[in-house]
Amino acid sequence: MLEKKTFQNERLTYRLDIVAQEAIRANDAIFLRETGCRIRELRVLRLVDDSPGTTFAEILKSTGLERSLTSRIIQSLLGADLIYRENSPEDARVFFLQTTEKGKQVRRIARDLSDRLEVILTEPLSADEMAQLNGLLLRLGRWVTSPEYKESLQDACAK
Amino acid sequence: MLEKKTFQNERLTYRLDIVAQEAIRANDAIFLRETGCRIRELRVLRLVDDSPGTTFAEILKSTGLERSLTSRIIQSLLGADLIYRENSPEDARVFFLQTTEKGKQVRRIARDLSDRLEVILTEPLSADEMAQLNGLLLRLGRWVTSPEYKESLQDACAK
DNA sequence: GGATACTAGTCTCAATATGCAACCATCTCA
DNA sequence: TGAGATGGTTGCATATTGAGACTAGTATCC
Repeated sequence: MLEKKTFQNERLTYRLDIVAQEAIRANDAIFLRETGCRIRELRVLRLVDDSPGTTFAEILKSTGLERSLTSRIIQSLLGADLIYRENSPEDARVFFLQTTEKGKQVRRIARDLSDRLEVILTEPLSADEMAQLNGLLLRLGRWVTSPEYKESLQDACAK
Repeated sequence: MLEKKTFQNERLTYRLDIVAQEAIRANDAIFLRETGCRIRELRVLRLVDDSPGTTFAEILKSTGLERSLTSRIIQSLLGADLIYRENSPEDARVFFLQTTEKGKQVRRIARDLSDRLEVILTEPLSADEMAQLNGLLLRLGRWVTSPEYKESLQDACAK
């Protein structure tokens, strides 16, 4: 689990991997313990809480997760009584999602926890550096999720 | 798969996750196609190539992977004829690992590919920004793999 | 009033990944 | 010689995941 090596001369992806892996794995376990939910579930919970009445299809779209996975996450939130659903009057296939009281509460807990964890994670960085990092990651994030990026990858390998 | 949302006001961990996830997933598939190996296997291959005669135990230590996983990776590299082993004359439990010619070749291919992929990944960043990012990630990487980090997490949740 | 095609959402199944722990072989040291 | 450590492998049980079949409801078109 521990990386002894300096990874001084490593690749960006490698460093990213280390940080993401380590931070997320640790956080996920903590969230699970404190809220009973995994990070991904909390993310969907937040989505529902932010746009009450949202639907499966919308969540699918905005998270970019797989259909079956999304379905399972929603099932799990339903099962934990964090959200509930009501049928759409117009379309019986569709249901609208809302957070329960318990769901709202868990969401708050998760947010506080998330705040605290983020502070810990960024302890070695100054506010300025933190802003820099956020900006850089934001741009990289946009880039790697863009179709142009995928295209560039194709090209690089085709040749 | 695609993230439509801006993730403007998201957490650092989330951004990290997006970038790492996306970049690594994409790269891994490409490495597999071009070299027949996953990134992790290539990493071990590189270790072996860099310190010929290294052992299972050393690799275990420097990668920080699980014993069984490490064993399987080595098996797989052996099976693909990228490395070979010879028994230690001093200790019959130990074997020394070396890269085969094919292994060296694959390593070179992987390095070139890795170079190209990194260029693509960092396309939106200037050289300066790239250096910044690397520095920041390096420090974060050290931090999140340190025992102090884990300790801080414990503390934060205990209270 | 079908027939057809489409969408929303669920579920099953099979593949893969992963960690744990038992295990064998060998070595060390007393 | 025996107890315990070390090197390395393997079996097993479990979690994760995506693909695609499937149900149910809707829309369209004749």
